[in-house]
Amino acid sequence: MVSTRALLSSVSMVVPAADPLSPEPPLPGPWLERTFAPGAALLAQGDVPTAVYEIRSGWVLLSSFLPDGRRQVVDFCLPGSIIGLQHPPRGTSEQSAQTLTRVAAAALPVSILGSALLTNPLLAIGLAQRVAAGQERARALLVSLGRRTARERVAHLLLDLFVRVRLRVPACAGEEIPLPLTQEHLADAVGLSPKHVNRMLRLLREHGVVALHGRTLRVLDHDRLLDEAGVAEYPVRLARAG
Amino acid sequence: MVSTRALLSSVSMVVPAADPLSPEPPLPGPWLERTFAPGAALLAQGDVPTAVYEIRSGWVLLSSFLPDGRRQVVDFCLPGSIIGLQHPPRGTSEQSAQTLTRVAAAALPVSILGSALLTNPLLAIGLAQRVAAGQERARALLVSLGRRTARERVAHLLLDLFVRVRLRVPACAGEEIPLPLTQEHLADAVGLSPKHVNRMLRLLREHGVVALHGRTLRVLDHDRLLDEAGVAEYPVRLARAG
DNA sequence: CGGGGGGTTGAGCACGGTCAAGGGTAGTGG
DNA sequence: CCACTACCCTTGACCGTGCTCAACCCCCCG
Repeated sequence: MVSTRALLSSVSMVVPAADPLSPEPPLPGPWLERTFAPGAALLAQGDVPTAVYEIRSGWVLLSSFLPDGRRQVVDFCLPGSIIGLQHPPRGTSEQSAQTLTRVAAAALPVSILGSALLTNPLLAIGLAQRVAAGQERARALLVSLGRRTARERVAHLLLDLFVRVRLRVPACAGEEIPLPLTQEHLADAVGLSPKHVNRMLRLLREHGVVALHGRTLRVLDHDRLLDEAGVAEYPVRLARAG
Repeated sequence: MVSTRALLSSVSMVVPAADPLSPEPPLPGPWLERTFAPGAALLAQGDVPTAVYEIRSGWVLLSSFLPDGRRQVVDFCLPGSIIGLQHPPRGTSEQSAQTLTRVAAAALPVSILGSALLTNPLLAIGLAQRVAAGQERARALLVSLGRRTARERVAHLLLDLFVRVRLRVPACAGEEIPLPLTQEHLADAVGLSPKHVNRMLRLLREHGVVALHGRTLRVLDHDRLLDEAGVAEYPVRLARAG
């Protein structure tokens, strides 16, 4: 079994980090500190965001709803994540953001965002980097939903969350992390039914890979987890012509 | 049947555009013009990008490969899209980029990217916006892969591509657009097998929705297409507590 | 004329969804 | 302190969407 530290570096492809093993520094700019209770809505699908948030602590769930109520979780926002930066700039949001825990966030009203960006190049650069990180997470999840089996999907998501929490949440060490999610949240993230997620969790537990009890995730065997998640040395198959 | 112009505005949620009905202006900065033949590789998975590209004309396919060869297309890059902006900044790419047509692109070597960003705030802001647009596309695709049926997925992708080409490629008008893709490309984008994509295309054709012949896509009935894609007025179901 | 890449179609199967029922636990109020 | 309740987790049996395998066709290009 590899060590947690070795795991963190070996799977950097899963969670690209600007500065591995340390939280990202806050972005410069005239931010306002705010806090939210668990279950609070930072943003609703269809609304025009009034502020951009940088998460400082806690978990935020980003999800999209179809007209008939089907939900897809598109991101788990941890400290360092940016919420509310739209395209087009003053357009409506395609996602809802709700807190899963108590959350501390820095807010930048969109009314002053433009001038802040122009006067503070480091803010613009930092935002571009953070959004690029979010795009990377979305694309990694796309690979799972499109081309991995159910079992690989939940293994990969748990590995991803484990690594991200260990990187982003300072107080976390050891093989256990808190995971403030229900199985329904997980199901809506990996595109499965809650029942089937439950089955896959049981398999992973019975095979001694990971155990998810209460609201804590315990990694039992890092090697097995990497294997189950389908993370390996680089796929050297290059892009084919055509 | 709604008009194409009405379609373009009614589905702005599918393809967020900074300035609907007109191509995005080139970003400022010391860009170098380059061209690529069809099938060229701009970037290979696992490599460290040497330049950031802004696509000026043509199609570029962005895809990720699993170790066993499974492929997932994560973006179709059209004029205005940014390629090669990584997170972390000097890290390896998780995707391969290959051209599908002859492509004109503007290149900015990463060696001068940092100074260009610092001296040109509009470049940094523009990059952040373009990356945000790419993130939005990735998240929209996530919703399809996670929560739509096979038929909805291909209808939604065809609608999305139709609208994006009409917005981004100036020479395109009418109900037909060129689509330089094989059914295998479509399959790798929507997470289905090529055979099943073929079946769904047949259904959509038989129902008079869209027809894909040769390398051109023809929209037969815009209303039906919106309906099949599961695009509707806003899902007013708000985020639930917890 | 031959070859190859892509498109088309059908038959059978399996992965994952649906339906149904039960159990554990934490919070709440009597 | 002890129901009561609501939420979440768990498990099993059955079913359907979408995958696999196999064959054939068509068109373009050599």
